[in-house]
Amino acid sequence: MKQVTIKDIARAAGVSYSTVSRSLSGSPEISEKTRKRVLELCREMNYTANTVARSMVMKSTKLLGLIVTDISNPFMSELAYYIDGQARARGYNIVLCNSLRSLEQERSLFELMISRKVDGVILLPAESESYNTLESLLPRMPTIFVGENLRDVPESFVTVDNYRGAYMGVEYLYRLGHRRILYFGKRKGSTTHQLRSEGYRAACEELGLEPRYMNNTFSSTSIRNGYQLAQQLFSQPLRETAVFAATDTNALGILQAAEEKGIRIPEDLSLLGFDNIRDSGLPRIGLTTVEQPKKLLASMAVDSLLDKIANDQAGYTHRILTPSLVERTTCRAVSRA
Amino acid sequence: MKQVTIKDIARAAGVSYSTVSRSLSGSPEISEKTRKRVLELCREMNYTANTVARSMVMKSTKLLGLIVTDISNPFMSELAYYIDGQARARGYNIVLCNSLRSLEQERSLFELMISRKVDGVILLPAESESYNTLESLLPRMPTIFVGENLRDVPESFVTVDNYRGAYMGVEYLYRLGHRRILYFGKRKGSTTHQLRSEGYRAACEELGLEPRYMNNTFSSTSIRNGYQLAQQLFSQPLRETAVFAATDTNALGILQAAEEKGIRIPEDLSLLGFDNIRDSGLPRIGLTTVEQPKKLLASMAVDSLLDKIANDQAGYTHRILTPSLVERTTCRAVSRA
DNA sequence: TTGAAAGCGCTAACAA
DNA sequence: TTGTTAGCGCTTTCAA
Repeated sequence: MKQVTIKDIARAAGVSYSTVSRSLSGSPEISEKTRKRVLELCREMNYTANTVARSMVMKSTKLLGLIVTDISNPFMSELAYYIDGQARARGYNIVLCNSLRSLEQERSLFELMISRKVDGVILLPAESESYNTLESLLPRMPTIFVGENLRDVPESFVTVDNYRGAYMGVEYLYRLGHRRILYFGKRKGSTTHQLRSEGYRAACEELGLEPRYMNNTFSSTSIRNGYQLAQQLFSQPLRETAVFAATDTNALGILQAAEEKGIRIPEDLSLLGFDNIRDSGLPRIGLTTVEQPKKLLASMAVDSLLDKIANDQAGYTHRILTPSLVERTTCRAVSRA
Repeated sequence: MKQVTIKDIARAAGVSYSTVSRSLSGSPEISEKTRKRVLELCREMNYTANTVARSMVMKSTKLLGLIVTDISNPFMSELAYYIDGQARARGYNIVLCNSLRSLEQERSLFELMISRKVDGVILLPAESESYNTLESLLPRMPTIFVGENLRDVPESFVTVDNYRGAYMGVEYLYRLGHRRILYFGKRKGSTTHQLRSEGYRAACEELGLEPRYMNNTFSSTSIRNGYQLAQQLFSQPLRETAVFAATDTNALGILQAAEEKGIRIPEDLSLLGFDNIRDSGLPRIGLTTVEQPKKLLASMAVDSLLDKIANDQAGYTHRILTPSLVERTTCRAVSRA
């Protein structure tokens, strides 16, 4: 696997190797004749440019770090799909890592990215503490946070408007006639969760409803712990006619527990999720939910980051996207008896 | 974002920069005193090694290319999760790309990987033709194919035993009392599909059943086209008591069409899938299916590839893993009336 | 135990 | 239009 280099080509063509470099880079200051001959030779000899060497002198790897907590999570893999698409369109490739929701791991990955000299990193943070853990490293690497609202922090992020999404969700259920709505799965340590629950509370106040919470006491959000929580919930008679789940994964857990309990959704209970992960659109599930615009999130993340890289001195930007409601089959109108 | 280099450290420490390099690399030929002082200084000055420069001289980037058709596909994202884990444990990072199931795109990504000087690539091929498209590039990059059985081709791959899995599936249904089993969703252009359908046919012959196929006429396999196919299937009375779907995604499409038609699964019809994607274990879905051991697939892919990289001259290896059956709720025993 | 120097493959400033 | 040369940050011989 001996590598053909620019020097081999130069020797074969009988020119200096800067001439080869110029031919390759499409520089104008070279005769068409030489260029053609050199390019021809490159093809014949199977020359492939060495990006590493180029990175070295250009001081740019054309690589973007993407740190997610878990790529097997459907929300993240969908986002990753779009991020890769957008990055490639802009001439970049992605170095993917999983932080496993560990702050320690996340920090060590971030250092790795610095060491690898990626041009920037897109971070789906392990938790709301992530900013603090990484703060000292941030000046050394252009970074954009995705999906987690950092509020008043001087670093770029792009996220959906979680407050507004939750507000919209409550309004929607209200319009269907629901007057008792449980908020399910609020978890500590996540600004996203915090904002969603604030949106829920505000809407309840506005509409004259009494808020009630069932909090997630686990350290992460998953189908499994949604299921466990829901079992608890269903162990007593339920006063509410609708449940608003903090995330779709939690809603999926509720679905399972309800099925086992013989509680029919939406006949006996309406269920609303948040995120619109792909699973939610699956047959037999058909979860009605507040959608995060994943494709937009992805392209904004990439574009913001590239902007930041280009304008070194720039500050930071906060972009908050508007969510929308996706109606499927888990919510129904109730008559006000 | 000025980078602190080995030279800055050397200057500060009043030593030559090879001494710094030696301290960092844990070389034995250096006094403990100097090493300590240098390391201390590195910490103070926030030194981070430049991996790109190191790659240049070491002729190894410690990067593995991972080319998938679509990372948002649950089977692939799960695989990617395990691949990243195993790669990292072995000191490597992953460069992720999506080929979008296009041979052209796939080839251009492969060339990109060569140019980026990744140490090897793990390929989830776009289709069975992939080997042919890439053949001329393969000698230039250690590669392992994952998930697609290349049969008699002189290149490494790791895959599940698709023939055997299908055979097992038929046996399972037979044991439940089914005598009429439809094979659903066989698609042209995929060796995987070919082998599965051969396994199905062999089992039918062995057990004295009459094979019947409903082929997938689309160019890919998805929930959507499984759904469309199933609509066709259900437009006429069905003779079979069980359907064996070529993939879980197809099975999910069937589930949807059945629901809309009022066909109950498993009461009216048993349904068996293949792959065990995560969606299949979701509440209300509970698809019984033939499982591909994804974690094992992943670690074998990484290990085989690293072996290949280490022993440059080596030939190729074919590893075929045994699938297993995951019983959930979509198949039921039928009494033989 | 340490330093000097070459070189990895490339780009770009400067000279011719 | 082309060639010469320095240098990107590092590792590693070879010499001291």
